[in-house]
Amino acid sequence: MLTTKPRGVNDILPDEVWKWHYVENYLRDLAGRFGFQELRIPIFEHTELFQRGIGDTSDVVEKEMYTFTDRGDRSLTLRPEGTAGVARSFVENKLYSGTLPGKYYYVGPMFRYDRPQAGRYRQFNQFGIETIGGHEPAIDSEAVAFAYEIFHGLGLENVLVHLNSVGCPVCRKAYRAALQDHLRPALHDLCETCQTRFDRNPMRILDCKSKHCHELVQGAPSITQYLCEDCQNHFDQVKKILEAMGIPYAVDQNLVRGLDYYTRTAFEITAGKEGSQSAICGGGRYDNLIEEIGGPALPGIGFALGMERLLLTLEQQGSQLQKPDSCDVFVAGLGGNAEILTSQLCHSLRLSGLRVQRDYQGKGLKAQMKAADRVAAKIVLIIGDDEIARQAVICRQMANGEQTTISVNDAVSYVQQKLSAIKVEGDIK
RNA sequence: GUGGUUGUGGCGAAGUGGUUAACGCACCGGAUUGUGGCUCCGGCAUUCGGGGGUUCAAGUCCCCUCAAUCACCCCA
Repeated sequence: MLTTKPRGVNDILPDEVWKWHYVENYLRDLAGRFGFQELRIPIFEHTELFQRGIGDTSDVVEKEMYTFTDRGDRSLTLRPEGTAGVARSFVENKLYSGTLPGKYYYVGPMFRYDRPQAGRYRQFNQFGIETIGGHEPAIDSEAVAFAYEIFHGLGLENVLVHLNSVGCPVCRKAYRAALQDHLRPALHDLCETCQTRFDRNPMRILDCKSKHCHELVQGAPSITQYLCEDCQNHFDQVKKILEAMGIPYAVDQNLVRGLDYYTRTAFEITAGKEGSQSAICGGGRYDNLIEEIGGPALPGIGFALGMERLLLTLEQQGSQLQKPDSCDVFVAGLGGNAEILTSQLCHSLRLSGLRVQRDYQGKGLKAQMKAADRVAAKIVLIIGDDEIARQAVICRQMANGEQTTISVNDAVSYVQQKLSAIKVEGDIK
């Protein structure tokens, strides 16, 4: 072949796409229940939005963006995440002039130039929510509860909520200094990346996966000890509400999120197996982002989950999603004489709202029956020379082999009747 | 970006330098001349991810390249 798909992208084939539909519908329904509305944002934005919004010390901005220049010499970037775009849209469309907080969700592809692995792709899909314009702890708790319910409601096991507060600029300044003091004696023992993090963003060292750094970080002061009074009260209230709602969580003082805009509440959700791709959802509060990109000083909070990782986890945990039926009626025409009637009948049945399939290659009846069986058709209509002569069709009910000959004119209404009878039987069972 | 493993029909998978590249599933056809799921029979890769090299001879050895996967990293 001429060429293959670029590295790190995927085709989602018909055999699998129904799972995506299932999960997407589930998420949209849940979003509606929690009071979120869809906001569709562009797939690319001006590069500076991500540089300023996400923060140019983050790895995502530093080395993972798909940035290109368009024909008008503008620097554009394929969105690596959704929050910056939603924030931009919120400000640009002056959504702050409506009822606050605004509650939005989005679903769609994101792009990061990473080295691909299972559950990590260069084009991947996220579902995410943002609540903008409210600082109340109940908003944080609601976001965490929503995220938890997504996985809990799908029947996943070992769903863990890791919760932390990363403080506000006020308390973070004090904490940052204390952390640097603690780590300074061991500075040259840290891994290379962490040495550069020491000045730029020492809190990221807490999150380092290198064993050695992990050990050095043990006994380091924790942000929780340095939270200012406001942040502490906020965090306490968030936890209190979560407990009241029955949402299980574990405070993880080493949890630091990789995007620079996070403040106060930060959380991640893992499910099932340990490993590098165990985090299926992450989010937190970003009280300065809206102002940072030139909007009013409004706080926000949100999370995003990786659709591929969610599907992968469902698979690993053996969840049986119900594959929807794809065919109500199969029309089997025999021989060239049946062609016209077959086409007419298929069309009428389809206009009446039924899902109809047929053969186009003049296969024998046996082969067509096999095909009907494969697509799980509930009814097969058979049209041969005998039937054409009598302007009739045979209606066969696949489940029990029952057959009736009916006139062509009655075919559509007869089939509909039969199908609803089959459906009622199924419902009773 | 670093390191490891892998790459044979649509899928899974044998093949330890020497003739026509096993087998299973799927698919197509027949037994059953107009009736699915079971059974039996038959068909289905001029070629082993791609390119180059060594050799009388390469799916098998060497080099390069692409891709998948795992760990690191990062994050969803």
